Amino acid sequence: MTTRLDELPGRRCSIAGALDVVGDRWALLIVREVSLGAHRFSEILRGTGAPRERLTARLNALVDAGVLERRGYSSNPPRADYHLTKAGRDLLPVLQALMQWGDRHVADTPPVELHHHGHRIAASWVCDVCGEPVGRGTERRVPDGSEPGHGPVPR
Amino acid sequence: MTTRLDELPGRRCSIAGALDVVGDRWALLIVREVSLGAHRFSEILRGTGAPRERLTARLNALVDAGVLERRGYSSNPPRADYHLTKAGRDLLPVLQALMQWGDRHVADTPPVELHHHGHRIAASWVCDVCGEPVGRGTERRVPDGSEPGHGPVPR
DNA sequence: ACGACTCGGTTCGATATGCGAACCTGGTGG
DNA sequence: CCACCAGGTTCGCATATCGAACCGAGTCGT
Repeated sequence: MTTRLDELPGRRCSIAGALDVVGDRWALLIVREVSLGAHRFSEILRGTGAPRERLTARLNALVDAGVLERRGYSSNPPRADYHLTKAGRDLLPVLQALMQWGDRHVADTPPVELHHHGHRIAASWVCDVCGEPVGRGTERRVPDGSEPGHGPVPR
Repeated sequence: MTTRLDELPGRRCSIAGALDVVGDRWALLIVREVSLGAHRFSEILRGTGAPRERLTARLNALVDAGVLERRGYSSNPPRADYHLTKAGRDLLPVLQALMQWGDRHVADTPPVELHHHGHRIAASWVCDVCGEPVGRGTERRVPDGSEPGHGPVPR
């Protein structure tokens, strides 16, 4: 990990925990690249534009965190490539969410369009229980009694 | 913005664009705090644990980026508070995705449970067109002809 | 009307992090 | 034998980030 967020003050939660692992500047770009099929160091290097030393550090950190798996595909010349683990694949919704937000709110082009069954994916976040879309303000925070000044989720 | 990601090499896309705005260490924690009802500087300060100077910088950047809106609620003593804009609210799915990932893959407790209609939200990412869950490997990247070594989405 | 306190910052010097460029190791192809 | 590639590591510099201290405007208690 680049930083000891867990030793910092501030509200701890799974969001902070997740950001501890992938909140760094390159981590999610690396995951993007790997998910797009760039498995070798040099491919990821090109795709992200990260400096080499940063990249090795982040790759190692992501392997340690269980997001990537390092597979040797040649023992000598010692060569390895990187693949998403289950945890890494579980990050794809995060990427998707970011991509959707970027599409909507920053002027930039998506790297690729994700399709399945012949149509472009237009995804939304839906509650498994009732099928209702999430993030539209129908949520309520269940009071946990701590931290003054926090009410229910606004808007 | 803290960094000029757009002047960097590497594949440009909406993910990179989004990370440009909220890829910083504090940005999403700030959005989390504001979405939980912390609107004043000192509340956000406590909730995130960010250093004061970082916090002012990030708040200004997020206001500039259109994620937060700064509202003066008292002209003298000049006091302001921060609220999510539409763009800011559109970030909630990103937070939700991160939270779900953190819940599953890092040992930490969620800050609050999000409920609606009396049950805990268990959300998944679903394609609007066909209703099929996204992120399970059924996606295909539509070839864009660039960047060697990139095939379809693996797994 | 005086001192203590709050809010929202800014300033400061020390440290951590990130950076590009050069170098290294181990192997291949000509 | 030489050039070249992949995958790093090392180096020195430049910037970002840090905590702590300070500040100015306003308010509250006495």
